[in-house]
Order: sequence, then C-alpha cells, then structure tokens
Amino acid sequence: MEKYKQILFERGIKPTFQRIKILEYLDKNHSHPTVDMIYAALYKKVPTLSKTTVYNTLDIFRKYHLVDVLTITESEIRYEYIIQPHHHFYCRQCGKIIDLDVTCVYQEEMCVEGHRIESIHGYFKGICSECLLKAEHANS
Amino acid sequence: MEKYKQILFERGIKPTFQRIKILEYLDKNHSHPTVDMIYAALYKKVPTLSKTTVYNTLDIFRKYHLVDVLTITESEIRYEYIIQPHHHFYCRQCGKIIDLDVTCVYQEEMCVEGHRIESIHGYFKGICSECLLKAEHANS
DNA sequence: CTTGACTTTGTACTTATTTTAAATTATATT
DNA sequence: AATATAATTTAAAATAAGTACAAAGTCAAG
Repeated sequence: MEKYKQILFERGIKPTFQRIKILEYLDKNHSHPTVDMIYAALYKKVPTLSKTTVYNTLDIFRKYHLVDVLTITESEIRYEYIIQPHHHFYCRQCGKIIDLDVTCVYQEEMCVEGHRIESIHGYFKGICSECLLKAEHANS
Repeated sequence: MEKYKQILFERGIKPTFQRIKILEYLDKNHSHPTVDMIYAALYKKVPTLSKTTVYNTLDIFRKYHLVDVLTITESEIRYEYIIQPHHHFYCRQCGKIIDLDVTCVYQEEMCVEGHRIESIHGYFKGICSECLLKAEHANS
C-alpha cells in the first residue's frame, strides 16, 4: 500500500484508497485487465467501489502516464501498468495477451514520414506457443 | 460496378447490389471509415440500406480477407480495403488516419518468441506532418 | 411459375461507457 | 473543534454501439 501511495503522491495524484487499490491491482496483475475485470476483483475487498470510480481512476492514471490503453481486441479495452515500452501478442485460441520483448526500429526515432511520433503500439495476433504445443500433443 | 462484382464473384461471395456498393466505397475512399461513415455515405444513394447490412457485409468481407479492421482508436472501429500490408498513423490533432509505408521486421517472419504470427498491426500516434506545418506557421 | 436458399431490412435488445447530481470524504479556515 | 470549501466517490439515468432475430424481399434452378 505504502509503495503505491508513494507513486501516486510523486506524480501529483491524490492517493485515495480506491486509487491505491486500483494501482496495486494493475501492478500485481499483468493480465491487461478490462474495467470489468478490475472492478470484479476489487469489489470483493472494497464492496462500496463504484464502476464509475474505476473508469475515472483509469482516466486519471492515463493522463499521468501511469497506465496505457490497449485496443488489441475489437470488443474490449484493456489496461496495463506502464513499466517499459513493449509490444503485445493476442492469441485467438486462448484469448491471452502476452507481453513481447521486441522493440520497433521506430521506437527510438521521433518521426515517420514527417509525422511526429508520440507513441507506438505493435499488435501481433495468432496462436501462442502454449496453444501450439497443446495442438501438437493432440496430433500425436 | 463490374469490377467489384468480379472481385466478389472470384472470392465466392454472392455479388449483391449492397455488397458491391460497400466494396466500391471502401476502394474509392481510403479514409478508413467507420460503419456509420459507410452507412451515411451510401444511404444517400441507397435509401433502403440497413445498418445491419453494413455490419453483415463487413463481417463477410473480413472473413474473406477483403477488408481489415483497425482498432487504432479506443472509441471507433475502422475498416479498410486490403491492398497490401502496411501500418497506420493516427493524428491526435486532426483525427486523420494515415497509411504508412513502413514494414515491420517481423512482417516476413512467422514467429515471435515462439508464438505463431498471423497478422501484425502497427499503430503510430502523434501529430501528422500537415498539423506540424500549421503549428509552425502559427508561431511565425 | 414455384420452390427454396440466401440476403436484406427494421425492430428490439444487450451491454459498455458517459453524464449527471447527490452523498461522502478530505482539507483548509476561523 | 466547528464550519466552510473543494475534491472524490457513488448510484442512477442517459447514450450509443453492436447484435439477434423474425419478417419481407430477391433470385436462380427446376
């Protein structure tokens, strides 16, 4: 708790109980959760929590570059605690989103074709290694 | 019209009037339109058109790899006629989505970190060259 | 023609997100 | 400590995007 209180305080975000809890959740769960996932998980411990608060808090966190928004899927918006820039892999079999340790050539550049780059999102889709292995076993 | 009828026929999609019109629109407007944009534009010429038809048609086109879905923005789903793989730039100033002529190192590879790649989407965000120029002029 | 499969249409429904306003909590002032 | 002020949280209502489904329309094959 103290750790997250500190992080919020340093960024100039008033460290309320709800905000601390949401930040803690994001730090401890690198599952790229949706608003609902965060809400459902925290509601158990904080039954007064409102979904609006989750929306508001994530908006604030985003404004202060504490979280990033992933639109890798068409139907969901997912959030992640920013640690360092990386790309993502979405497995259409199991639905998991996996952090990739690849960086783009343009990650260090400021520009592409005259446009000023402020952020880059690389979304890879396909079948993850785990699901590939399972399929292999099934065929032998 | 004949051109699009042909394209649909070749892919095994029954070339109905609505489908031809939607495909024609996508080919002639590389603006990465939303469902609403497509609907609004075509409604003028085809007043009986239903929005459900636009959704259905785009789903079919996607299944047959005629169109690709962009989730570069959080609030909108945008569609584009597939010509060749490329990445996209979103300008937060003017809202335009610009095709980039850059290809990823992994574009030719089949794999990243053991996962099988089926598609790659590279989303760059920032300020486009046009808006940068405008801002420069304003400051001089 | 008539049949049957497919397509289109419009309405109703579901669900995610935003808005709004009241209630609560925290902070500052006297 | 009491009161005023501001910020935050909450719940409910409004909005909007997308989906499901049944009815009507289209069209080619027999």
